Amino acid sequence: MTSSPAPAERAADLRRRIEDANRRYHELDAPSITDAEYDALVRELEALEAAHPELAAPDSPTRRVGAAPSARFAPVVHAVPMLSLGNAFSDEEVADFVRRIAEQLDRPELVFSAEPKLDGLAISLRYEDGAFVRGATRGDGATGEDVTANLRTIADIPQRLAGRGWPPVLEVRGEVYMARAAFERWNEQARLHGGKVLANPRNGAAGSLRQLDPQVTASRPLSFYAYGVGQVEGGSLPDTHSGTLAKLREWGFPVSDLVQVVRGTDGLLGYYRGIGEARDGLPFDIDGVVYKLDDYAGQREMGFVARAPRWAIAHKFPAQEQSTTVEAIEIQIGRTGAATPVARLKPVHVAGVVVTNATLHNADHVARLDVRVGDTVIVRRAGDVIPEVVQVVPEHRPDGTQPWTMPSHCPVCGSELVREEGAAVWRCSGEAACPAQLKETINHFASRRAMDIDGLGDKYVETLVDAGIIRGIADLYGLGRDQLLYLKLVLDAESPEALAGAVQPHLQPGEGSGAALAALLALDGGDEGWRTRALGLPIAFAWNPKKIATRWAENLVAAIEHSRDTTLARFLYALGIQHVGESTAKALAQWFGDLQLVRRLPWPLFKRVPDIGGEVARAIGHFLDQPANQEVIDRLLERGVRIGDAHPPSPKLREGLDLATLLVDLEIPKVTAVRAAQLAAAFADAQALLDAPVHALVTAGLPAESANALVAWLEQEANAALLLRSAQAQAELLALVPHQAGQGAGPLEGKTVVLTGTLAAMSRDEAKEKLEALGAKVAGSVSKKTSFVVAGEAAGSKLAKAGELGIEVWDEARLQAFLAEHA
DNA sequence: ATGCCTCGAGTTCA
DNA sequence: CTCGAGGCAT
Repeated sequence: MTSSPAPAERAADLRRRIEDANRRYHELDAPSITDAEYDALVRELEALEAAHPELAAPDSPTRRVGAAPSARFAPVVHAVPMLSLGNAFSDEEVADFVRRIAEQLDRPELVFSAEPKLDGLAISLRYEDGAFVRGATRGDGATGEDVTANLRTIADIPQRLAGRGWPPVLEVRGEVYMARAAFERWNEQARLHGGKVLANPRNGAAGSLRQLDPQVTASRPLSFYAYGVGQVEGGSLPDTHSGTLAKLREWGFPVSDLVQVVRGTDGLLGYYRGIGEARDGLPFDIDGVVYKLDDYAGQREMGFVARAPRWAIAHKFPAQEQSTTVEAIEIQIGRTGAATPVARLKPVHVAGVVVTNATLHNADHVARLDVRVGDTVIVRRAGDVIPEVVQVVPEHRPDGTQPWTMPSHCPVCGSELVREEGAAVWRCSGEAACPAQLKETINHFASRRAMDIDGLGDKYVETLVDAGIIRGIADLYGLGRDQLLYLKLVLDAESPEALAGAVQPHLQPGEGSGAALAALLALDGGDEGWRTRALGLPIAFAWNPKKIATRWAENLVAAIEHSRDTTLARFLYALGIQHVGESTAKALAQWFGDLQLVRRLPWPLFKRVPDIGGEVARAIGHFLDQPANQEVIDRLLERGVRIGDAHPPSPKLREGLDLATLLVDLEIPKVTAVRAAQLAAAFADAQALLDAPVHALVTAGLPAESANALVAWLEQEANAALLLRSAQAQAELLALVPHQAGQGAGPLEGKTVVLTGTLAAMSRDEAKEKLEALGAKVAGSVSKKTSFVVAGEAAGSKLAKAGELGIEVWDEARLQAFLAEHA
């Protein structure tokens, strides 16, 4: 039973939490809750106090702006208090704000100055006779801290006012912030050379200003924007806010270019949307925009409420960060068996979507963050889309939690989880026997870039595997329409158990899904019966289930049929061999040309392909050495998978089909390229080497150490067999490799191209194919090796990087022209 | 050995 | 998209 607590209790609770947050925020620079949550608490308290005036204590946090300053810096009493702003989160609230002012001032149209609200630290700068004499933080609004020495290190802040006409006493208010790029650069350096890694630009700015040693502040990349004035004496200012900003600019202060004068609610909201769209591209973080009534006369007339002016308001963006609690930490098993911890979160809105999951990457990451079940964590959706856990809020940790540890066994199949030496990931040792891995293997096999079986989604794979209909990828090609139909009907039922239960009595023990389908269709007789079987069936389903499901099943059968025709590269990729992605699969296909050849090659020969080294070669060999995998390939071929692009091996293979190269590729301890060459010169072939007595090796010129290592290596039967097998495979290859060099090079031979942004006329994949057809290599990231970058609409960081490195950039038109010319 | 440069693998949500 | 790690050039 939960009932809302009495208002008095709730108010006390809110006050306690707000005070606590204030203290952490201001004194420790370590926020315990996000700004959004803080705002929510304050608003709730305000509402409560408004509804129950008897609860409005004079010392309520709603009457004050922040916590008392810490003792480290001298206090500075602000001659004009630095107030905070009321917040608006919706268009509605902005309209209310405008209406209030319009009514009170009795004006038909209002003019506002609108500006971005930087996520930094508010400060006040005092100038006397044009000289910067003191700077202070906001503190609690009435009293701040003297951070003059630190502020003097910021280049944006003038030591003397420029221009003329400034008042003899002038306090300038503004925001100290850290630009994103500067923040990133700082952290990069800090990580590299040791130094304080900053949590985010805002904390970076705040922390930097509160250094006792100004040298430290000087080293931090801080910036400043002016947005207003405090005390002004002995002179005068323009009579509008925008006019004052223009003056401040003249006097040497940076003022944001984004400040605009706008009219009425529509003007404000238009400005808000414009800044919102530009937000990600801005060089600094902002958490909203601020609207100020532009003319001072109007401001004076509106006056203040307890903690904020009534002539200004902050219109906040939806929060990018939110806190929530970790309900569980579960393990997901990937295709390769990688065990990834995932935080199951209490659903929370972050930047427009509801987040319920966030990856924790691996055990080390969990340990670094010390995330525990029950913890309150701060979740962020960074520049991209993927939510991440930023940090734990330790003060909200419930009692009795334990540090999280990786389970010892796979939660899906119960096999042991193992970790390779030095690796970060734990893997399930169950391999194909693990249903999770099998499902992912099948998903991968069917994926668009692999065999491209359209219509076989995760859900269906899940059910097919769970039902035991599919035990391996080859089973996909044995699927019949009726099996799929049954599957679909069960899946679509609201209560599959009920449906299965209804079918069960009609089945003989051991009967398969075909019989199940027949039983199902026979229930209640024909299509009409479905309607009466409301039990477990959704309404849409009661309408014409059989027809819809049948069409789905037939489409899927057709898609499977369609996927039978494929290429070697796709097929190799689809097999899901560790370390063999698209690019490696393509290389294998290009160099060897034929599946039957590839599948019997011993691992050292894969190293002949550029970009394939020992690790990847061994992974391919390991896959092929397993009889079960060879059987899968056989079955796929038997069941009609056709590889359409078989061709002879690349002539480029010819170099290196000799004993010396083989000996190097075998990675025999102490046998370097030099030793391998000596051995190859001394022995006619691998068999001769194998038969050689130890002294013959020494005679060949090998130092004793190498000779002994080689003998020891050859004594292992498996090694000797591998040597012979490899030599034999080399001989075979030699016979297959055509003599003359291949066809003429394409116009883009040897060029590396990077695609970025959205192309209008074709997809990125199409562009990639076309470029590759002309001999280009299409890479994913820009480096100095990149020949040129093709930039479509909304190109981002890759285009920027190209600019940095001075790399040629093509627009889409140029690409089109080039493709047309060389088609 | 060291430091790029790529590739592979994993992930979220509408 | 980002991170980790494999491959390769220096």
